[in-house]
Amino acid sequence: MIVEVAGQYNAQDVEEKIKEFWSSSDIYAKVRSMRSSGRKFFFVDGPPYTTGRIHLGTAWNKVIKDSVLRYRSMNGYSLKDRPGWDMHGLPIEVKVEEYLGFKSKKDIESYGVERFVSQCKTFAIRQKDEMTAQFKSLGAWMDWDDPYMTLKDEYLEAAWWALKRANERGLLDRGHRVVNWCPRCETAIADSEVEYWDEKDHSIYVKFPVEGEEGTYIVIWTTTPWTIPANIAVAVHPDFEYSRIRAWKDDAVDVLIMASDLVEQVLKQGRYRDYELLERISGKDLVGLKYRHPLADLVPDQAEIEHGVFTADFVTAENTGCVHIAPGHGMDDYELGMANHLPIFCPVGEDGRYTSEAGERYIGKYVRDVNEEVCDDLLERKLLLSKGDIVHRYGHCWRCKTPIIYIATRQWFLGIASLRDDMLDEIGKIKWYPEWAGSSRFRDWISGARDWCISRQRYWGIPLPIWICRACGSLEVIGTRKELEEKSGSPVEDLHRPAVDNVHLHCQCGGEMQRVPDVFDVWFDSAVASWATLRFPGQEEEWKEWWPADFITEGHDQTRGWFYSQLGASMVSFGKAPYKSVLMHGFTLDEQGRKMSKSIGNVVQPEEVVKKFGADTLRFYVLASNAPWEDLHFSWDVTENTNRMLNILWNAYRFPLPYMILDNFDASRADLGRYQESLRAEDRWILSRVNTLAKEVQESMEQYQLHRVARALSEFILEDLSRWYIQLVRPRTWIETDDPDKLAAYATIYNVMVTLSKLLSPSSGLRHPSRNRPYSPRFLCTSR
RNA sequence: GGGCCCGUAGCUUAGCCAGGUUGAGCGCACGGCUGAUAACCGUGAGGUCACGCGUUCAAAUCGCGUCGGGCCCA
Repeated sequence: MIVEVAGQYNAQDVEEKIKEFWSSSDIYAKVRSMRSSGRKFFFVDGPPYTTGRIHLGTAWNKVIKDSVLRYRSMNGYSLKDRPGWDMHGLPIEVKVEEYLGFKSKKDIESYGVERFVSQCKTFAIRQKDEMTAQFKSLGAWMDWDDPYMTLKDEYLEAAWWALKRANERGLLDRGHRVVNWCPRCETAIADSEVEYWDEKDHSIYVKFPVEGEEGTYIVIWTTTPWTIPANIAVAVHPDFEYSRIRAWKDDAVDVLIMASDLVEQVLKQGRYRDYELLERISGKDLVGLKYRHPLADLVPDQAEIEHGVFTADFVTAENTGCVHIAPGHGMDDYELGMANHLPIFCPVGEDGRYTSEAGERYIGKYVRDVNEEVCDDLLERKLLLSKGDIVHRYGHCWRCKTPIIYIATRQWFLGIASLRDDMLDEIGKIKWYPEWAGSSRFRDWISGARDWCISRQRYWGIPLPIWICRACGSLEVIGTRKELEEKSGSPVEDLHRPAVDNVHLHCQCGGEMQRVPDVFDVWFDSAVASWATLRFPGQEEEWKEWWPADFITEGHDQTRGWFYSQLGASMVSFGKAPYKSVLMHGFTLDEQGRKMSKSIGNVVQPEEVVKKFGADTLRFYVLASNAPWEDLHFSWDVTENTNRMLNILWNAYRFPLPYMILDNFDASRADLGRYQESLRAEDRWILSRVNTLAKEVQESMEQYQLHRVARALSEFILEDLSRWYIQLVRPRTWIETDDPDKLAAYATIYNVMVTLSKLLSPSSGLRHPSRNRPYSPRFLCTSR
């Protein structure tokens, strides 16, 4: 039956009615089950972190996903479309800490880990519920009633199982390594959790006294005076030329060693008046030179350690060309130290304060506070050549914004670096949209793959399922809850901390095994999503049927994030990539192409757009605006324009309704076969156009050229339908009798609208005519 | 400092891969319809195709470099 619709398009009204229809008739479930025998299409949702609010970027992300899924469903595919939620980790811990007014880990311990963890859980679930409602309001069809959640025990098992596999394959390693460390959160953090911005720091040149040559010094430069107490060596470039010079200033004469090209500049820094060249030496030939630690009298251990010069390729021709090496405080430094069997001296504790190893003068002091004191101590010993300031990019903890430090600690690692070549092979088999996302960007990133530090010294996360015997030190990695219960001999009520900390295993040696206290890096949570979505290892059948994923899509920041973490975890667990095709999408920026930030005040919330124009306008706008892989420059003007375009569609659809109703025209009389003789040229033309449009939509959709889909639709609606066809056909609708000329026009409009509504469905799921049941509700469920 | 992507009218963009008079929408100006009317339709003005160099008979399109923006890395 054909019914008339409101004269004015009211997005709130129409969308509300459609959502009501969807829920009262359980349309989502019906559609999915209708397709259950179709070819399988396994989509894995990159889980948004439960921050409580979606932003324009997450809205765009879900709209892309929804339109791809709708399209697949309409083409007969059986879908796996569980949405996911990333619910563990430092962001929530920090929020809860703030809420409870905590300053450090000690506060958490005294509050009680169990209470703290349960607060985190409550918080995460509440945020998830709020965000679910926001995603639903965008008209996104996913299995919202049964999402995967990283905090569920079945999900924890997926991570445990992966770690067990890693251990079986010899890819789990406990190592003493230098990591990014947040002294406030007192935990290691991943490279991807480090945020860089400009920071003012010291810039000092220090003279290291050469052994056996009184008055001779190697000159180094550093921005972190606090690492000087941990200095072990100096690195020079093997191919650079260095000079030994004698330099004069008012009160002293020094013999200095540094890169030849940098002499003038360094002497200027040290306010030397003049100098003479004594010798030119290649970097290689400096090797073997020994020096005394500048603060050997303050740091007792340093008096015992031999300090020398080594070559390294990472040395650049900047500052002095001689690099201060503290293997306990730098990645390169550490590697150089390991390669040359140097002591890994790290006199700094987890709280960022010096330990007793640093000597009485520094013990207990916070490292960054000690910079000034180290400079004074060097000056007192006449070893500070110059001191100034530098503004440079420095890393900070992404959550609490504390400047990070590098310290050597014992952590757990996944041996990803050894899988580098296999990963490169695998990504060649993946279909990338656009092609360069894989062949250039991701390939580059994988080529630099390093071992993955997966341990964090925190509370709200997946506990590492590693138990170590107190007596003999042997190690056991547990893969599932069942296995843990069997081996411990008691039921385990929760796989989170602290419950799991109290579970002990019996070692073969007779000793008691205890879990290592760490939790997983939160990136490891989402890394196992492809099988956790299928409830593996709990349910193996599903995994066999569906895995690996047919399609994933996320923003380009996920190159180093989820695209990578998933690949790494899957290579470790299964030796192959967990996804077959990837659409990399862009970022949402403001109209000028700047990042949206609270400080600039240019943030646009998706609900603002929905409130003003409705979800369909937002959907259509973000899809049509630009190619998915390019950054979207949000513009209110263009959004309004999109809305106008959809309004023209509404008007075009609405225009013939009163006439059709008067004439009792409905679906039963819309068969075009009955009007072959009466179809005019413009009728045949618009029917041909809409079929061509279908072909264009299909072809662009297959290539994930979502912007071409939307633009082709918009072009058709404005140009062909509104400007040409409707203008031409108007007089025919005014004919008062049952004239075949009029009926042919009705039938044409009817058929064009039906096809158009199907073509629009993936892009703007809420608005198009068939969803408002103008012609027939059956189109909701039928495929094209 | 390195990798990848982007830079076409005031704004948003098509064209670039396969070189051969830059095409559109918004906005602006003017006009039409008055049975889609707090709609719709038509006409017009507006562009050193970021900049420089090169390849070519010919470059928005290919190459090199510079500048600006984004993401990622150091």
